[in-house]
Formats: sequence, C-alpha cells, structure tokens
Amino acid sequence: MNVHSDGEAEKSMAKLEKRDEIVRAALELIAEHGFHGAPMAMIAEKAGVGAGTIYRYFENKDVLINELYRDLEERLCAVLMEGYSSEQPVRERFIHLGTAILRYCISNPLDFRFLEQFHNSPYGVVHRRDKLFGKTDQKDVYRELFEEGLVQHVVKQLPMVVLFALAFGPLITVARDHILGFVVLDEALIGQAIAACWDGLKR
Amino acid sequence: MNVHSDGEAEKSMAKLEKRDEIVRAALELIAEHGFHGAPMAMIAEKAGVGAGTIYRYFENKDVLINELYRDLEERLCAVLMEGYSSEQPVRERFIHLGTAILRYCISNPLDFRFLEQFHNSPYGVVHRRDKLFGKTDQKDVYRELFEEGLVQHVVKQLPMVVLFALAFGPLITVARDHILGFVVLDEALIGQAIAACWDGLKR
DNA sequence: ACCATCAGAATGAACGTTCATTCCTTTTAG
DNA sequence: CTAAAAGGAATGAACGTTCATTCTGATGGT
Repeated sequence: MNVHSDGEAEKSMAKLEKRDEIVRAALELIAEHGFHGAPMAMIAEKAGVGAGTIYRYFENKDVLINELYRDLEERLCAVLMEGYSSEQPVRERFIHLGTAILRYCISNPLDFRFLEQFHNSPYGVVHRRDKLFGKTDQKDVYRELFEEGLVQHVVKQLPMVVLFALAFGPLITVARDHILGFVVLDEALIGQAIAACWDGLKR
Repeated sequence: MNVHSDGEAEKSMAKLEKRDEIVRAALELIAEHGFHGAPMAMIAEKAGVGAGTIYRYFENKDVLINELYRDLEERLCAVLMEGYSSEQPVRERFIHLGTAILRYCISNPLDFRFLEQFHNSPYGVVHRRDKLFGKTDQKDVYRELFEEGLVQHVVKQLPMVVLFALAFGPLITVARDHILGFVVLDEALIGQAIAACWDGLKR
C-alpha cells in the first residue's frame, strides 16, 4: 500500500499510525477532561476515524485505556533507565531517578495527568495490587534501589511501601502543582525538592 | 400513629436525620465505588428514601457532593485543631498535625477515600485553586506553621507549595496504602513516617 | 371526640440525555 | 471482483432529574 509514500497526510494512515492516532486522541481527552469527558465518539472525532473503527483496534474502552496505560508506562520506564547505572551509590541513583521522573512529568503534562486519572480509578487499584505481588516494572528499579539502601544502612529502616511514599509522594504532588500552575518548577527547584526527599529517606 | 415520639426506628425520621442519611449513603457509596458507582437511585435506596426525595434536600448531585465535602472538611479541621497550640515549637506542632491527620484517615477510611476522589475530580481542582488564593481553612494552619518555620530558619527555604508537597505527599500516600491494605500502620510506624517527613522539611 | 380539609413532604415511574457498542453500508486495496 | 477495513446511524442501557400522585399529620368546625 501507499505506493507513493508521501503526501496524503489526511487519508490512508498505515494501520499502526491509525492505532496511534486513536491512542493519542484518548490520551489528550482523558488527560484534559477526565475519564468521563472522553466519550468514544469524541475520541473517534479527534483521531479522525469513525466511531466504529476504534473497535477494530480495541475490543472495548477498557482495553483501549489499559493499552494506553501500558504504552505510557513503557515510555516512562525507558526515560527513567536512560543513563541509569546500578554501579553508582544509592543516593546518586535516587537523584537520577527522581530528576528523570520530575522532568518527564513536566515536559509531558498530558501523560502525567492521564497517569494520575488512571491511578485514581478502579483500574488503578487493581493494577497496583497486582504489581505489589507480581510483575516486573518501573517500581522494581526503585524496589531494588531501596533494598540496597536498606542493607547498606543508608536509608531508614522502614517498610518498602513507606519508603515509596516518602520518595514518590512529594514528587507526584509537586509535579501536579506545577502542571496545575500552582508553582513553577525550574531546574534549581527540582534539584532542591529531590534533595529534600532524600533527606526524608536517608538514615 | 406515633403519638409518643420514641420507637419506630424505621419510619418517620426527623428532617435533619433524613438529610444526614442521604449524606451518609452518598459518602459510603462514593468512597467505596467512586463517583460513578454511586447513582442517585442507589444513594436513595441506601438512605432509605425515594429517589425524588433527595432533591428536596439538595438541588442536584453536584450540590450534594459539595455539601458532603464541606461536612467532612469541617470534621477533619476540628480533629486537627484538637489539642493544637501555637505556643509549641514548630517541629512539635508539625508532628501533632501530622499524627492527627494520619490517625483520622486511618480510623475514618470512608472519609479519606471520599476526600481523595473529590480532590481528583473537576470539583477538587477548582476548590484547590480557590483555596490557594482565597479562603480560610485547614491549610491555613499549615501555611501559618510553615511561614513561622521559614522565618525561624527551621524549615528549608522553599516555596510554600513545595513545603506542602513534602509534608502532605508522603502522608496521603501512606494513608492510602494503609487503607488499601498494602501496609499496616501502627502507632510506631505513624511516628516514624511523620518524623521522616520532618527530616525532609527541616533545614 | 370525630372527621373533613389541607399543606407540604415523600414517592417512584417516566422522561430526555448521554454513552458504549453494534451492525449494516460504503469505500478501499489487491 | 472480492474481501477486508472504515464509517456512522441505530440501538439499548444507564443515568440525573422531574412531576403528577400519594401519604401523613395538623387544624378547625361540628
């Protein structure tokens, strides 16, 4: 298909392009207007496809949303691991990850807003429960890091979940505040915020 | 019937009782199943009133939800201020407030879950925006506290919003994890978690 | 003491709207 | 020409809200 590959921006997207358009449209609408401000018909319109077409790519809305979530998780994970080295000391690694997360959220506000919506929804709780007992993921990098911090006695002797809370809680909160316009995070502030988180964590 | 006012637990609630039943039912359903697992018909059933009756007490669902929020905010605020004294040092006051919040969330999981839902919704953002620029509320206690901490040079020189994030972020996260059953917070852990938050905050 | 009348509280079936999903038609690619 | 893909109107379920009706308890006339 597409014997002449250029031109034709509107019509005839390749199959993957179309799937991506749908996913992107869903991301934008859900991030901006919440799960319930994103009806399938509107997603279809924004993606430039018919309403029924979505169902050729996704069994139903739940599946679409879950696949979108997986996509984002994967992207975020990739960003986090970029330049990450298990050789460095625990503190440096924590700061690397924290900075990467914060930068990512700030430069991809739509992703961040969607992830927040997702986590505060029936989907999110199920997903989280699974994660704490099963799969491999972003959090495993953190889990590894904190476990190492524990045996080296550089972080406080607290349950893993509490360490997560001390590390993520402020980062997520501050990212949300930045995106909602309640504060402007520049590089200096990002550094200070993450250093403060480390102060909470360190023994 | 009912010549004598006692007995008859089922029938004939006083007007305020009925309002409270509706609010309580809404709280339970929204806390447990989210905003969208709480249709008016179900709230009515749980409250033991007819669907139309709700509209004699609340103009519409939005109003019901906002009044519920105000009720909870008021209760929480009262709990926070119980035994609070502006005379004590900043650190002690922070620990008092943190402990009170955490204890409240743990012993009132429905309230906590509802408040979380509320904050992650169109309602919540509007409300927050208003707060940062206008009204008197719970957060003002914190604001006062942090401002005093700043001038006394006992907390880090950071924007108010970032201080909020460092203080609340972990507390909320850890409360959520407790309620979802990912960790069991006892008094010892509560104390350690709050102390860790303070480590993040203090200069 | 009795009952007729009445006000307003309560009710829940019915309505209109919104939405996810389906299904049949049209378009496109090979 | 055929089969797959795309389209979008039709469908039916779920929801918030309304409103004509019923219920209840108080009032006052006899």
